Amino acid sequence: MSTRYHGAVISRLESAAATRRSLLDAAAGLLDEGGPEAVTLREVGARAGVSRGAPYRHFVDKGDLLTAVAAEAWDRLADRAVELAADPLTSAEEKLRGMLAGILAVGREQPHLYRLMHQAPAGDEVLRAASRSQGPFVAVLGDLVGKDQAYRYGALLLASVHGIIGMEASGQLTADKWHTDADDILTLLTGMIGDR
Amino acid sequence: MSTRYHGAVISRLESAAATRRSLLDAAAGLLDEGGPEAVTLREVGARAGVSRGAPYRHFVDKGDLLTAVAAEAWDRLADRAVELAADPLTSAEEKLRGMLAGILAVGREQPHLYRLMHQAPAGDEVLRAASRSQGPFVAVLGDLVGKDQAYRYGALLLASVHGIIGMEASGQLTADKWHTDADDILTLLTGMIGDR
DNA sequence: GCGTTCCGTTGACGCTGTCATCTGAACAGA
DNA sequence: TCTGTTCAGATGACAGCGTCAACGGAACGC
Repeated sequence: MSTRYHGAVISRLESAAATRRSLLDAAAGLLDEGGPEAVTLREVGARAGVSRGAPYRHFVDKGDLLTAVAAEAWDRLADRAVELAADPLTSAEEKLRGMLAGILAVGREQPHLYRLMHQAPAGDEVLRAASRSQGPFVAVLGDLVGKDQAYRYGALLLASVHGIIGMEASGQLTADKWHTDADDILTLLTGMIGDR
Repeated sequence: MSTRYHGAVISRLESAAATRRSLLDAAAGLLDEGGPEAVTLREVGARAGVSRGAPYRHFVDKGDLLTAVAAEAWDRLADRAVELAADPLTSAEEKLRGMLAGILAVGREQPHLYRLMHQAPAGDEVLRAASRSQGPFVAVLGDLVGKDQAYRYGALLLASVHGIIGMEASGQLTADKWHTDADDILTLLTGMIGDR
């Protein structure tokens, strides 16, 4: 006799994978809804339908679980970048805007997840997932500013977007203080780059 | 009979202020040395020479204590900016470089403190201290790009520096991946601004 | 059918932030 | 000088946390 999961009869291996999936989803959900301090292993277990000790069968500790959540988020972003770069119908400018918009969206709609993704120091798992989006990103920039300058401008753009999100999240980048906003700053910067 | 502090006889009011000072220094020191998880109220109290409950006579809770630490750090940065802006001997470019270097120094030498300073959402105390450096910063930029564009370029520069520090701290901005570094990116950006 | 593997549960431990309570010294006023 | 008040600080207690050791049981290979 095998175990049941969502009504389906599955093997032990599949059951363990399903539990791991549930734990990741539970942790990500709690992070989104209540911030880092809402993510307790007890609550993660409860939401995933298991006990407080179950996570230790899939992750070495709480930090390892959170690292996996961050790595998955980076992977989604990388998937989007790869997909965008491969689309033959969109122009290089549109591809670049789409990639930056993807990062901005995470920062605004899932600020706690975004912070987790940039927590220092990032583990190998996270760094590898984050690096996967670099290829398409630099390639698109190469079409715009030339291959030899693509890395410099790519790092500048990425850092700027990251900084804008951070200042926005902490309440330091407000329209009444700076007479500008995130989109205006990015337009200014991309315009400066386009002039090259 | 009055209390003694560092060998000097002082009033009760002075004693309380000295304790508050010690608590802030202890918290900042623990944060620098061991990161956020090293800052426990018990350890803060011990290092300040008081008990674990003493902080509650000066701060409403642990978060309030950390907020005060962050506000003091912002105040030091603002002091430096004001001082730099008032110096008649340095050029506008040197003033700008000095201000940016001050931010970069905190991010590199006290990364945990830097993260705390940008923790969301920033309280009023922090936002006020952070805003105090905005005046001199925008004024210097006004000398370089014109008053009407100072805010836009100021926000862009600040966001970029913030992003560079964040990516550097999380290990994402490395020379072997991007064929560039923080100083090169900032040179590129300030060069682009200078061309206006 | 049997022994092994391994996912999940449970009790326990130390550590944390926080609160209620208590103590004692510095103060204001007579 | 005596007295009552104020308040910084100490301490016991509590719930919640991450983590681990021990245990149970179902799925597996043979």
